[in-house]
Amino acid sequence: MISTATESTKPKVATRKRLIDATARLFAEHGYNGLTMRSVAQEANANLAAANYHFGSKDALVLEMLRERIQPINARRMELLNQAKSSNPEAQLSTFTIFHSLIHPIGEEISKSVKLRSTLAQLVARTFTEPVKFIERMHHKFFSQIAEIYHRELCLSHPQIPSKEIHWHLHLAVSSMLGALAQHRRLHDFTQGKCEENEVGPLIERLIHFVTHGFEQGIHHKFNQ
Amino acid sequence: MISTATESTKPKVATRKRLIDATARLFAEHGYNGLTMRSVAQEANANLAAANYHFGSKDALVLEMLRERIQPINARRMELLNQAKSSNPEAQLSTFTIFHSLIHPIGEEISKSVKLRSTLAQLVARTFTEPVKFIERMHHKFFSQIAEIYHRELCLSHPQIPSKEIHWHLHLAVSSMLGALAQHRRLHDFTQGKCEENEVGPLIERLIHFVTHGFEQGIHHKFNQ
DNA sequence: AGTTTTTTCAAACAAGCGTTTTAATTATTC
DNA sequence: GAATAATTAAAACGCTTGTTTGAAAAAACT
Repeated sequence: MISTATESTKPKVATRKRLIDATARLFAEHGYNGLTMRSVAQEANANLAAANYHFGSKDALVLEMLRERIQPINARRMELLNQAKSSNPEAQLSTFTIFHSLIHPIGEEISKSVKLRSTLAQLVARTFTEPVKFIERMHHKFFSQIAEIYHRELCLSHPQIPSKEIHWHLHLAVSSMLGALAQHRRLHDFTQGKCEENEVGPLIERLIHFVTHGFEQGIHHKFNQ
Repeated sequence: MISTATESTKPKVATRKRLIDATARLFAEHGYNGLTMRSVAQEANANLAAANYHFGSKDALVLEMLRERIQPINARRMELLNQAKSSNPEAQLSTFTIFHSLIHPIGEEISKSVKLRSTLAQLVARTFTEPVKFIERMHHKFFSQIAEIYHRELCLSHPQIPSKEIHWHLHLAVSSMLGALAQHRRLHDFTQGKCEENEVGPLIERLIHFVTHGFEQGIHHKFNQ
């Protein structure tokens, strides 16, 4: 059977987890096409056939890994958002509060992962540039719902702004977040050693303010058409 | 010989150009690993061995393609920047002017490419997420100099702001630009059909204001640490 | 215990990869 | 027009890929 009883019987049942972790590392570093079943097996100290046995195919393996990594972040986002709404049910949420709930959860996970020498930032960023069809479908499945929720919340907070303008600037805000995450590991090179990669907290804090101000000033700017 | 005389003799001398164009399309769509010499040959209506004959290797082919696509954009950036500086040699450049010179040139090229059903936005974005070593070196070579120039210019415009803070926020601005370009083709899906992909001009205009405001407000915000 | 299910392992499969080779074809030059 | 260089073309070269196979080992269950 697949994982009967208490699951915490012995360390040997961890093969599946080791495969997922290895997949996360290698996918983040080399992308979908650069990740091979052999490299996963080696990284996980498992046999070549193990991944196919546990997951059926390379596609299924990567999808399951992405699901396990992304779902907790989205859950935390909804948690923060609902928490802010329920603490003051009548009032509108501030732009800062909304973007804080969007960005802070992933910042937290990245902070953890940096301490563990992991690479969550690259992993998430990669899901947005990988061209493989099924990953695009996955992306749509995981993120389109979130995008809709945030668009609705921002419209409520800015009732005088056209929906399309909110769409455009939310797109810019999300793109900025993803770009910053994707480029994060280049921060050291980009700044010629002045900023260090492990300073995740300060960077996330600045990112939240950056998109908040960009969004607020942007939607109030009068664009000629 | 390689392209003697007038060059415009017959359409047949265009094999090399067809290979470059095909490489650009396929690299943008499938990334480095997803691009194969066979797919390039087919897309360019050329023989499999043609690319190796003209460029020597897959690496050299992709690097040459990137060089030809990116160099004109950087040249235009320097042109706009120097133009703004010389039109008022004593005064400081505004943040808007600086970011306009950074973003507008690539926006222009993307507008052209969208009209030609090309994919420059994805192409540039991909150079920032591809993990292949030599592409990272290329990136460093093409962009680190540009980054240094813009950092110096922003420091001159904001003499009271610490250099490190400028570094951080320039990093955010550049990341936003790249993220917006990378995500551009998802704009339609992301907004559920409300915004169209061919509206490049308005998006670029909003992007320039977005990063200008995010940068200006961000550097003046007092971060606790 | 014995039996059955689950998991591991080594080996092999066909398909696709970048590159090279050799010959045929085209263009250029004298 | 003959000779030389440049380009195209087809085939094959090792090598790596994802996946499958069948037997051995481990674990679970009655």
